[in-house]
Amino acid sequence: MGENTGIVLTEAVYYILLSLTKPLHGYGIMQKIEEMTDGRLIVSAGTLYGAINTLLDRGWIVQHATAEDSRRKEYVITDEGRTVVAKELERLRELVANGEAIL
Amino acid sequence: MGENTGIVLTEAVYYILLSLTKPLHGYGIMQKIEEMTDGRLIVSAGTLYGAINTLLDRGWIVQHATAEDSRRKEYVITDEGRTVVAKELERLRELVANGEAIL
DNA sequence: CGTCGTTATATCGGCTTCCGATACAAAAGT
DNA sequence: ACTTTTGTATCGGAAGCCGATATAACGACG
Repeated sequence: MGENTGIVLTEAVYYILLSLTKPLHGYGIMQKIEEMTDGRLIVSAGTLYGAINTLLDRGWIVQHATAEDSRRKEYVITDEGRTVVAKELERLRELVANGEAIL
Repeated sequence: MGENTGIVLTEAVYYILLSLTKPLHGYGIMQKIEEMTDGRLIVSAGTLYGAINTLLDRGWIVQHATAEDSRRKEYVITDEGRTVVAKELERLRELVANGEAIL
């Protein structure tokens, strides 16, 4: 009977998905996250490339047609990915609301 | 140079700490969390008792002087625990703000 | 032209955490 | 008497994070 319906995103995955509303390559994602969080979160390479693979497997991001530039591989979020982030945002709002109600 | 200063709480730990602003025993924590989240989060026994032990080790909760009632063991949050939850709430607010800015 | 820092992707191993399953047992309800 | 609820606890598998490590192309500077 353990329901626990929704998916819970980790901080890294959440920010990676947010970064990919515009096409971006791996290294660019790292920089964007650092910028978005004013340097508070620096996603390590191990986390990033591992997460990219699982996100591709789940269809939450896809490889973006890169300008045959070689080295860089660009990715973008999918519609499914957008739905997942939106739901995660809802969950986060609930966490904040519950925290504010008590503290 | 990977800083990543702050502590990140898992959903389970966050809610356990919120539950313990008033003394409560393990089973009561499970029920309170279920109630707080309208049944969306049901913390399993494995998660709960594992988390209680690590929280005790870290000094974020302490065992509360139970009325020698036997079976039940009550716990409460410590000042350190309160500080941790407060910081987590800040982090969650940042996640929400960043999500809202993009979606 | 050589060297150094940055950009860039990728894998591995260790650690922590979550959670379902399982076990045990007292209390309460029917 | 029996069943459900209350209550605590452990185990093992799976997932995720991250530091370390490896590899290599690119640009800048002397």
